[in-house]
Amino acid sequence: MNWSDYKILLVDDEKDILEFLSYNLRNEGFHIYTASNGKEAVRLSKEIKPHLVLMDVMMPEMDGIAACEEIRSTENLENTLVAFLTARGEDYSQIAGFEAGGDDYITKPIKPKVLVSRVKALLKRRSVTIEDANSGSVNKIVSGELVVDKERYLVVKKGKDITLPRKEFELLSLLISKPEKVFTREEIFDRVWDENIVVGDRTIDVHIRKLREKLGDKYIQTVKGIGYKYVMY
Amino acid sequence: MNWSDYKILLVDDEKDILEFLSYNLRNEGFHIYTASNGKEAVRLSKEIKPHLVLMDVMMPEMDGIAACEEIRSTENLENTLVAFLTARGEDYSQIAGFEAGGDDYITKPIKPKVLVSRVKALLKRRSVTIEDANSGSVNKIVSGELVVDKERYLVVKKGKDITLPRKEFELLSLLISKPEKVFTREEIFDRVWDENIVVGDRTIDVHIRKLREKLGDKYIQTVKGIGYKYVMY
DNA sequence: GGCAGTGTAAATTTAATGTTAAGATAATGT
DNA sequence: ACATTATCTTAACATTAAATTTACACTGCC
Repeated sequence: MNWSDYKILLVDDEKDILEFLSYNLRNEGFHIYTASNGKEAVRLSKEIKPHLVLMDVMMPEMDGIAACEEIRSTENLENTLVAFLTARGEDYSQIAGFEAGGDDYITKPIKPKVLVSRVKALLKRRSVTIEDANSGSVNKIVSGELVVDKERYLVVKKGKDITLPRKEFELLSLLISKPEKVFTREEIFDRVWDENIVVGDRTIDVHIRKLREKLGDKYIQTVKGIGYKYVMY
Repeated sequence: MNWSDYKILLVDDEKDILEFLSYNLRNEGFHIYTASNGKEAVRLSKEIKPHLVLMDVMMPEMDGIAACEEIRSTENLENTLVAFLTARGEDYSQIAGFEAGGDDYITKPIKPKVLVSRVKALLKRRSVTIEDANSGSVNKIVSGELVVDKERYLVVKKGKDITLPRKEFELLSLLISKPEKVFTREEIFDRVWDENIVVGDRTIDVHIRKLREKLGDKYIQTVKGIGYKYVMY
């Protein structure tokens, strides 16, 4: 996996912590940006559109919760992941952070190894979309080993091209658009098949099977009674 | 936490008990109001909008269960917490049978310390629901160490993902939606199982056991003769 | 001690999905 | 327009995970 596709914005008012976090995450290949207060964080987020904002809860000049709320309500940034850093034992702030829509909370102090694995786990929930310079529409979805190339209408797995027929391609595109999210059968029917078209129960299964055959089993997981989800590798 | 922000309405027909309860709770800083029957309790509730109504089950002039039902169906009071005081050994079945919807059941006699901690627990422990910006449906329920993530269809315990099969997931979702509230077996059947589907007595127990196995014992408590409740940690 | 209610492991049943191959349909080439 | 081919769907059956039941142990209470 190439973590250098990901941009992370670190926000903390203590310079030491910023450096500690930066150092450890840069070592993994991430693109790191930093800010020292909420206002700066919001401004920078709009500018660089990071995939993840890792932010202290308590900060001068607009605290983390307010900043998170502002980021969440900004167009183009709705899908930005926000994780809060909280001092251990600050139980309440954890909840407050979640209420603001935080995707995770991480307690300080934290060991570099743990930090890195938590961050990676979080980023596995987002695929990187690459938009066409002119049309602005999504061109490619990069998610771990897989790249869904909508322009060439094929999937690249570890550098190898795999062509897929339409239904399979669309099904994979849907699942990969939100890694880890469970798509119900109903949702899949709604979004991959035209309205009014009714197909049998086993149709989705067969397409899923073909995808697994071509890509490998591990990428698509079954959640029995609910649906399917894509997971990054 | 500043307990003086909370208003509690005590309802009992015995003056001694009212005084005993008032004294102990006032000492903690709560704002205490009293009523001596169900009718009065309903009237006062509408007026002062207490955070918690602590009420004897058996009373003249409309009993506690009827009063609770009326409070629950009053606009602006749906989220008022209602806890019942019951004599030890009193037949719980009426309470359970009527599905009065009490949030907790406290047996008399009760030691001041225990009373105070139960009341605090009730007021403090609420889970936070996070709704999806687009669909408006509930996305996550955050409750202390546990996060129920409906999108990914799994539970996160202190940063660790735990996957649950459907029935277990739904059962936990229900219990966690109102920490401390005792859900009767009947209520659980109604809300987790489809209508017309009848299952045996031990079915719920087995699911509860599996949940306890996966999450740890402490989160789900048995209230003998009534049902189960989730408590926050 | 004997109920009533609950806990628990293992066996059993049920429901959901996996799988294969054959048939239908749509797209493409000639 | 017809043949050809790839794709999609269906049907039948196998497999598996999950849900439920069974059978009995336990626990507190009068």
